[in-house]
Order: sequence, then C-alpha cells, then structure tokens
Amino acid sequence: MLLDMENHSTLLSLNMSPFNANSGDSPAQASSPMPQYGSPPVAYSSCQQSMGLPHHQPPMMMSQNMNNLDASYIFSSGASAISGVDMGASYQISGPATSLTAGDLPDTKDGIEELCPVCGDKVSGYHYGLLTCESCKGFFKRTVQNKKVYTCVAERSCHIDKTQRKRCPYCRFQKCLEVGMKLEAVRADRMRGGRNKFGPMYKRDRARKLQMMRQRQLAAQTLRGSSLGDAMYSSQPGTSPFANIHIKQEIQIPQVSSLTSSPDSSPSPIAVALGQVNTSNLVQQASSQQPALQIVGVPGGPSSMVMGPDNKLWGSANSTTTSPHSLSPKAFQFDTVVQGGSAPPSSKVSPLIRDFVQAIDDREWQNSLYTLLQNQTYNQCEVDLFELMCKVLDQNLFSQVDWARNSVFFKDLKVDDQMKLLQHSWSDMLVLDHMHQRMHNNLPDEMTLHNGQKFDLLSLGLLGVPSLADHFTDITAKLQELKFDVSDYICVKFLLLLNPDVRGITNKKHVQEGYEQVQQALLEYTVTCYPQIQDKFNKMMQLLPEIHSLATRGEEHLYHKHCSGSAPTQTLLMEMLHAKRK
DNA sequence: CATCAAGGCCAA
DNA sequence: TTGGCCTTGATG
Ligand SMILES: [Zn+2]
Ligand SMILES: [Zn+2]
Repeated sequence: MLLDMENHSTLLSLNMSPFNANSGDSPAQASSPMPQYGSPPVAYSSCQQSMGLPHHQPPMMMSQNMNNLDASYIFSSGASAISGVDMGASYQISGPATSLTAGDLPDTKDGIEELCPVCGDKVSGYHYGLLTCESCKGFFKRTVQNKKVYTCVAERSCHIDKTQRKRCPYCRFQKCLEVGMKLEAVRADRMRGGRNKFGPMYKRDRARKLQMMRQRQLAAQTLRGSSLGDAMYSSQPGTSPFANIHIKQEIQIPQVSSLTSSPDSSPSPIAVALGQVNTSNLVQQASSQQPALQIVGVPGGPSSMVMGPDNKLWGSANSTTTSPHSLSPKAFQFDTVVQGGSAPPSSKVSPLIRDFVQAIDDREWQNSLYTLLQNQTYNQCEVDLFELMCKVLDQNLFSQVDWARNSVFFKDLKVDDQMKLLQHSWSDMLVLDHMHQRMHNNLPDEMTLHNGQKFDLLSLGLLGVPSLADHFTDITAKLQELKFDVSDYICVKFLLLLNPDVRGITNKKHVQEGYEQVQQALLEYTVTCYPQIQDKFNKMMQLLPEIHSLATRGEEHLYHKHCSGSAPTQTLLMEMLHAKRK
C-alpha cells in the first residue's frame, strides 16, 4: 500500500530545465533557486510525517548541500528516513551486500561483474548514478517521479533479490538509495534524451573499470605462484581470501557526527564524544552508532573484493605506482612484524610503557580506515576525495578521543580538562599516528578504492595539505634515524596529549604528573634500549615542536578550506578546528 | 552519425 | 505495478 505525498504540497519543489535551455514550456515551474546545470532533479524535501507513530523517531537529516541541489527522500512508515543525496554533505550507507551465495566473486569471469547492486539481476547500463538492471531503473524512476511512499510490513530489512524484489517496494527503494542511486538524476521536467551531469562520471567510471580489469589480469598472471601472506589476515576463516574481515564494523563514527544534524540544541560533538552529555539518546548516538538508521552496513560481502586489483591491504597496494620500502611485498603487516622489528625485549621495559604498547591496536586502526574507505565507495562511481579524506580524519579523531578517554592519567581528568587537552593536541596526534602507521606498519602512500579511484593515504598524515609533504617526510626521516619505535611512538603520543602547558587546565598538577611519568619512562627506555643512539631522548623531544608546527599548519589549511566553502560541516573535525580558534 | 541514459509505453 | 522495449536528444 502506498501513500501519496501529494498532499504535502509544501514539500516538493521541482526544479526545472536541465541544460540551460529551457523551452519554457515546462509545467508550472517557477524558477530554480540556484543556477545549476545538470539535470533538473525532482527534488523533494519532506517533513517527518510522524503522525500516528508510536515511537520516537529522531528526525533526521535534511540534506543540506552546498552547491548541488539534492533531495532527501523520506519514507513515511514513520520509520527510517533516508536521504538520498549524493556525495555532498552526505554520507553513504554502505550496502548490505547480502544476497547471492557467499561464494561467488563478482569479478572473475572475463565478463565483467555487472550484477545489479539492488537485486542482482543483469545490468543494463548506468542508471541514476550507477550500473543497475532495467527493472530497478524503472522502479526507481517511477518511485521518484510519482513521489511514491511505501510502507514495509516487516522490519524494513527485507532482502531484495531478483525474485523477491517486487515483494517490498519500501525495502527495494531503500536499497536503491543505499547503493547510491541518485535522486537528482530523475528529471523534474521529464525531459527525454540528452545527457546529464553524470555523463562524464559514467565515462570515467567505465575507463577505470577497464583499466582495473586489465591490471587485474596482469597482476594475476604475475603474482601467481608466490603465496601471499594474506592468510594471516583473515583471522576468520573467511569464505574468500579477502573479505568479510570486519563484518561488525558497520557504519563509521564520522558519519554519525555528520548525522547529528541538529545545529541548535545539540551538544558539541566533542562533548558527546567525551561522554559528557548525559542525554541518554545522544550519548548512545555517539558511542553506539546509528540509532535511527537501522541500516547496518555489512561491508564484507562481494563488495570487498571488487576493490582494486591490489587490495592486499597495506603493502602491495601501490606496488606499481609508488614504492616506498619497495622490496618485500611480504613485509606487510603489523602485529606480527611490528613488535619483532624494533621493540626490544620487554623484560627491561617499564610496566608503564609495556601497558601502553599492549593497548595499541593498530589492526583496528587500519581496519576501520579500510572499512570506512570501503563503505564510502561501495558501488559509487566517483566520490569527492577531499570529502572522503575529511571523513577519514573525522573517524580518526573519534578513535583518538576514544583512546584518550580510556588512557591512564587522562581518564581521571574532568571533561573540561580533557577537552582542552584534546583540542590542543588532536592534530599533532593524528599526524603522529600516521607517521607511526607508515613507519611501523607499512601504510602505503595511496590506495585504490572500490571504484578505482586512488585515495591518497599520505595526505591524511598531512591533514590534506600536499605542501606539507616535505616537512612530513623530513620529520619521519629524522625519526627513522633515531630508530623511533613503537614504544617511543606511544610515549610521544602521551606527551603530546598530556601537555601541562595548555592554558586553563584546572587539574594541572595531575597532567603534569602524568607527563613527567611518561617522560621519565621514555627517558629510561631510550637509555636502556638504545644506548647506541646518542641522546635519542632529547632528539626526539626536539621533534615534538616540529610535529606541532606541521599539524598546526595543516589545521590552518583545513580551517580555511572549511570556511571558504566546501568541507563537510557538522563533524567532530570541524568542531575541533573551531574550538581552538575561539 | 553512433552512443546511451533518461523518459515513455503498454502487455502482463 | 512491473519490466522489457522503444523514443529522444546532448555529446563527441
Ligand atoms: Zn535490479
Ligand atoms: Zn520491507
């Protein structure tokens, strides 16, 4: 049963004419509010018609977009609201790639993958933003054009596949949006033919797909024979080599922050992140994620292998393009390697440092990065890389905060103090983290995303400012010379965090104590374990200001970029940027 | 002139 | 309502 939204006239506004030229015959359209090119999307925004619904439904998102009109489509059924939107200020909910038997790799076959991401039927071309089948194209068109509103009689999580797709239009449409079908591609004026703004994107996407295929074939031939170490990767005996490593990951935190779209009364993200706010639901929102959005992104699935020809995770990724520590595609990963490489026997290490090191979870760090990148590009033709970077940074920030508040010394502080310390050190720590990941875990310079786009991982450590690269590598080199190891790293991180000089700290004494204890431990550590490196401790300490200045410059750039226009708002990242400046 | 995505049509 | 097939028409 469907309801029609027609009644809510207020809500829908149609934009006209795609390409400049407007024959002027279009029905009842005023003028489009903003100058745009691209098609005249059927734009609706609708309010929550939460009338007779029993449950509290946190009203969600209005898609606010910068330059592109977009539409948000809200399901009635009193339930979930999903904003279609595109890569804008939005986020993508990664598609649950349920369906299909576990085993089949979409790629393989010389033929291309090409299964409709919605129902698994045969793809007939690009439709509304991505490759879909003919029926889903029609369904999406009808739904949007006629502003259909469906209701799910079940739990809004019906599985959609070729045979069952017509069973629940609500869930089908929901899935359409999840996988990235673009509302804006449906024309309000119903003009036929021609091309819209997605045209070029389709083209690039094709090109990338082809290239990826070629590369893949080459790689397959070349790399065959030498078994790769990725076995150790999937701790779970996954069905496929890559894959469902982190099925549990779900939607990433940064997205949550983006979702918190209540500018007014909502507490600052920082506060929320710190658990300061007691409003139960908000706290829950920050920590447990997606309260309203039931959609649980299950990244794993077939999707993860679609990723570039080289998704061995860190390590092989950029084999061709960049080659940092070249040789050894097997020098891969963490855990195993890391400790062994540099860290001396733990016997002589102070318990403090030992605990620090033990608490490090690099695998988690990389997994969440990996997962976020996957989710954000799942079935997407093309995403805004700067925006993606912001999301990653935002996520990093969240885990940074999370790490901090569970750390000794820091956790004993009052929230006010915690906020001050974090505001002062977050960027330093982000930069440091990236140095650490690169030095100790072979984090590559870049990575190929699902859709074939290259994502610049290095730039993350530069807070998105390419010009800082030299400084960054310079510092890294110096650290390398000092045989900067994981213990050093974690101590330095604490030193950055527990900065007693930050103004306005109420419990300065405690911070100071923590700082000094860590400093002391680090000093002993370096002297004991690296006697051969003269004055390692002091040399390291001298690098702290350098990291700080690097990070500060990065912050500046980000801040300006944010102020001057496009950079996602409503994120912890931006909150931090502003916090320090007022 | 060939493409090919967007809209239209209409039998099932 | 669906979904296969048809018509359009900007692009290159
Ligand atoms: Zn389909
Ligand atoms: Zn359903």
